[in-house]
Order: sequence, then C-alpha cells, then structure tokens
Amino acid sequence: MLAHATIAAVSEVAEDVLVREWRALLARHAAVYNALETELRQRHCIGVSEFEALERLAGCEMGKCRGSELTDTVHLSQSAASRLVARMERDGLVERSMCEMDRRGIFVVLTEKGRERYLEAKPTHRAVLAATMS
Amino acid sequence: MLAHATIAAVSEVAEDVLVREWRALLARHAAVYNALETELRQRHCIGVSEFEALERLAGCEMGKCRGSELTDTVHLSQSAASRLVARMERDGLVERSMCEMDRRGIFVVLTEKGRERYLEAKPTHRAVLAATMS
DNA sequence: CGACGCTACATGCGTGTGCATCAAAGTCCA
DNA sequence: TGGACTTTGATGCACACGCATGTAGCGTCG
Repeated sequence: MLAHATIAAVSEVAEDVLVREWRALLARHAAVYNALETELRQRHCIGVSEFEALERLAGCEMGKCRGSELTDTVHLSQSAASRLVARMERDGLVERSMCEMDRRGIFVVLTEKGRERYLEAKPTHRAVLAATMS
Repeated sequence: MLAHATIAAVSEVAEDVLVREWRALLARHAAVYNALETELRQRHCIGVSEFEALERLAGCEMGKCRGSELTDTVHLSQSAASRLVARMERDGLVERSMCEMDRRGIFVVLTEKGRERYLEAKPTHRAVLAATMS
C-alpha cells in the first residue's frame, strides 16, 4: 500500500513537472513570437513565417527550394504554406517556377527584392531574439 | 583588428546559439501543441485554449474568475479571449455573471458540465504531454 | 501497357485571430 | 464635485489557419 501510494505520488510529481514545463514553453513561445511578429511586421512588412521562409531560401543553393521543403520549414499545414508562398509571390519576394524533374512540384525562388528584405529583417530578428530569449 | 574580429566571431556564435534555441522552441511548441489540439479536439471537443481556461477555472475558488485573469492565462489577445469565453458559454462549459465589485467586469463561472469536461480531458492532456515532451 | 496508389500543390469553406474601436464603469486629482 | 484618463469587455473587420478535397504527375506491379 505504501509502495502504491509512493508510486502514485511520484507519478503526480512527474506529471506536475511536465505541466510546468509545458506552461513555461507556452509562455516563452508566446512572448518571443509576439515580439517577433510585431517588430517584423512593423519594420519590414513580414510575419514570422515569411521570415522563416526567406531565411530558408537564403540558405539554399541558388535561393531556390521545393515547395514541400518550405512546408517542412515553416510550422504550418501544407495549405497554409501554399498560401504563404502565394502572398510572398504577390509581394514580389519570391517566384514560383516549374520543377522539370518532378512536374507535380514547384520551385520557390528568392527574388532580389526577397533577398534584400531578408537582409534588412535579419538584424531585427536577431535583436528581438537577444532581447526576449533571456 | 584581431580583437575586433574575435569579438565579431563571438557575437556571431552567440547569435547562432540563440537562433538554434529559437528554432528548437518553435519545433517543440508545434509538435506538442498540434498533438494536444488534435487529441483534445477529437476526444473531448475542445482545443488547447479551452483546456487552459478550464484548468484555470477548476483551480479557482468557487470555479470562478475574472475575465481579465482568463485573458492572462490563455496566450491570446483580449478579443480572442472574449470570444473563447463566448464559445465556451455557448457550449455550456461556463457562464458569465456580473461582477458586483467592479461593474465593468465579469466573472466567468465553471458549470458542472465544464468541470466534468475538464476532468475527462485532463488524462488525455497529461498523456499527450508525457508522449510528446520527450 | 494500364490500373492502382502515393505525393505535390492549389483551393473552397468554416472558423479563429489580432487590431482598432466603442461603451460603460472605475480612478484620480484639481 | 467634475472632467480627464484608465481599465474592462464586446464587436466589426480583414486576414490567416486547418481540414477536406480536387487535380496532376510519379512510381510500381501485374
């Protein structure tokens, strides 16, 4: 009986630790994400997901990568990622080009404007991280 | 010159660490959040924010707390929190009652159905945390 | 070859979100 | 007391999201 009670107590403690960790993660995420979103939107007219996409593309050979790779990078559903690319194309930050090897897919290509926007936004991004990831 | 280069290098490294940490935080958040959202929605017809609100209310004296406290708990804007309460009221999980001490405000009160829903959902919530917060 | 299944991407739809704003009530100070 | 400022909560609006689905192209196996 004592053993059972002890095990139950240990489980409850472990559960409590997990819950606390999760709440801390939520709070931290919200703080950094909101600050990033605000600053990036205000200063550079892009959101967190746009920045992530730009950064991924800027790190790619030729500034191009497959749509599905972009979907994996931004933490969004496939449909949301598709619309993200559409918005960025509308704003002239990327272009969609056919992928010859796999005609189902597309290449998302960073434009010159997109690269400039990324380089402008990067210091803001880093500064917000430094300020909020204390 | 060497000192400057060294300082720059150190800064870049520190920046890189921050970026890696932020990406890890984003990935972790997305994984846990999506799993929680899916399971809670599927099994108990509530989302992550609804669960947070229920848990906060369940921990309150009399199962009631001020609207603004709830807004602070769920990581949402004030308007989103207001609509969250409206949805939960529509679903019979909470009720809004006038706050006599401060007639601008409201009390959000957990109903019996709301408390039951919370107790049903809690094991799911803990199980998902245990499974995904590895 | 041809049928089947799988993957990549786009899109209609309902819903949730933040921003801006509003009304009502509390607070503070001249 | 009275007027200015703050705080609380609700709501119109535009927009982004996920789910479900549709279309097209790839791959495989009989």
